Amino acid sequence: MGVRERRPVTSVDVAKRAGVSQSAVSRAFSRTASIAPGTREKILKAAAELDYRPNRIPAIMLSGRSGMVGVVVGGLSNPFYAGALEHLVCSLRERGLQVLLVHVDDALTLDDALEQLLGYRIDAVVTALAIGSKAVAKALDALRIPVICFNSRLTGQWISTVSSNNRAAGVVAARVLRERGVMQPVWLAGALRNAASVARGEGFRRGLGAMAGELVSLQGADTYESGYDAVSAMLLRGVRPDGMFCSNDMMACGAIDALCERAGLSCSRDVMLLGYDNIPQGAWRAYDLTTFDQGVGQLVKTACEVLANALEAGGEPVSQNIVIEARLVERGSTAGG
Amino acid sequence: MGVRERRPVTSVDVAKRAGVSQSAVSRAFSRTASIAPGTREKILKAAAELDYRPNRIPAIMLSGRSGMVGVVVGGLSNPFYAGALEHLVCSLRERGLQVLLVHVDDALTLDDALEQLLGYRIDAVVTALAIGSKAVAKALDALRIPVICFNSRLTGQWISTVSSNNRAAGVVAARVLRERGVMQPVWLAGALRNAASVARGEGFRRGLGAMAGELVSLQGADTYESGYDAVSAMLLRGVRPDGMFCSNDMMACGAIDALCERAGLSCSRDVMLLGYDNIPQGAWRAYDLTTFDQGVGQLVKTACEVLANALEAGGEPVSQNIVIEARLVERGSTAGG
DNA sequence: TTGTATGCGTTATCAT
DNA sequence: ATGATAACGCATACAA
Repeated sequence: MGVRERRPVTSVDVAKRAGVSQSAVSRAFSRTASIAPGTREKILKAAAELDYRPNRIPAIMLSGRSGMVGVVVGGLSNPFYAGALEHLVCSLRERGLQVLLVHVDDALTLDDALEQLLGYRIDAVVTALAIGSKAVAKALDALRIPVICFNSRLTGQWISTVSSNNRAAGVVAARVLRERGVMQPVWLAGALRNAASVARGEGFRRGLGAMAGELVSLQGADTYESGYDAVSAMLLRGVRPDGMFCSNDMMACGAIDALCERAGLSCSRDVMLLGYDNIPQGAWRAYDLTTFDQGVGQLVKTACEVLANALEAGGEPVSQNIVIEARLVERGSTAGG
Repeated sequence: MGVRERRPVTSVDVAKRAGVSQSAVSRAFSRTASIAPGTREKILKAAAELDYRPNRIPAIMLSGRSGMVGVVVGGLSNPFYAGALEHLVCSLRERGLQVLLVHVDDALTLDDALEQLLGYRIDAVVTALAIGSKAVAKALDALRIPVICFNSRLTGQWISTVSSNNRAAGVVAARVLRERGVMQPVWLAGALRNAASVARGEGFRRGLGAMAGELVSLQGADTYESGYDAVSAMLLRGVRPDGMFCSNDMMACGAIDALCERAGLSCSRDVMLLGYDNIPQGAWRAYDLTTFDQGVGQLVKTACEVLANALEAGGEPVSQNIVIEARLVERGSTAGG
């Protein structure tokens, strides 16, 4: 006698036990179909006894819609993205959508991953990739399903974006520093192809106005270490800032530690410093970081609404671009003194 | 004329274009089936022209296996779990498995989520839930598919676990503190139902030996804030520790900040302090935290091997329990002086 | 090697 | 309200 593979319970099994037709079972589990309460009761009882669970796979074949959304993430090591993912998963589930998660390092992995996801007939893609290129946009647009991007400049007829107003926040950061008498401002940029970082830097420079001539720009790469290293190098060059805007909180924490350890400079006694994202670690006492809150909750909620719109468009491409204002969260790193 | 829903390209479309049968197309995309190279060539060309992508859904119906693994996460706000998830997603994908992600707050959500995942005929479940109860174990075991848990004590004939040696690490932590002349040790526990935390505490107490009588135990909840609050309260009670072991790094960071801010105590000048998990933030200069590294890479790799075994068992329950030694990472918080 | 035919477990349509 | 039946797109056993 060979191994007996345990065959999952099907609607036919339930039908047999309840003494009804298979279609009756289907109707018993359907919201829309009409069925006599008694029959329904009987069927649910039989289903419970057999531990029957409706199989969604055939429904996918018939409808062509899987109820699954491909979610493509890059750096989960940034708590901002980890938090956003957590929110996203919950919000999508509330709308009856499942998350098929993919992690991507480079464009190569992306193509590969999308290929696989398409095999599962995902209904849409949501990406929180910080970095976007033309090639990525093209690959995503070619899927011919709705794509929602966070804080990205990707464009395409199937691509929608939900972003915080990065440029405006940059202007606000500059105003804060100017108002408090900063003389030597520094901008710590994120990765070169991070569109959000570029916009934040543009706003900052614009907001500085006449003072932009004094601006020192550092190149980071969105990580704590890159912030620490960039600031350390700057200090070695003899630059002594009294105000800084960092493209994200991770780099801001690195900057704070470098300022303190390498030059004994403290935020905010000596340097006014702002970050972006409002990650939990920024609120930790050791950093007490002033930052911009993108409102993850609202960002995700909006993305889900855009997604729902796109899914209801019935196969026609939808492209929306929504901008949300970031909120300044003032903490000790700009308290002055 | 109504909206024309764009029907995805099927193997029949490709067959028509290539002038072959539908089964030939299926074979052209199969690793195992035999097909003439020329025919294969012709079919792949037609497929490329039509932008055909094999649909995996029907194969799921036939085989009963979806190639999808349900991954259940709790606190992604803990960077340790975020990092583990990132590793897990990559490792599973290398084995051709997709990740269906679910976030769970409580047992209620869990039941609900598992219900939904089962509808997609997931092949297995991987959980990184810090907190497990009998009810959770029962719900998972009832799925009748392989379940892999990290750092958990859940048991069941379908449940396997991969854990670091929490108890042994606790003993090591105690030895470190004893060797360096600590007189007033403190244990900061994680959430009550966190099995890993309980084991770490047991090991610590045992490792303290005769000194266990002096031990002060604090109750935390796995978060930075809970660590900060617990230590603050302790300081108010007049306890002045010179050595601490915290059940995880998040709480350790909170503890360090509270020690400094509320009592001017510094790690390691005044207090020797150890955490657990080796999250990136522990290495940040402001904390410089001595901790235990669970080896996320190896933990995840092992979990995937266990998973692969279980999947190959062909419907028979598999239950393995694997323990991996954690590695002490010494940094400034135990440097002394 | 290749084509034909069958079945996977549902939902939707139709007739009763 | 209910039952019979046809799809959905692919993989496979079988026939050629």
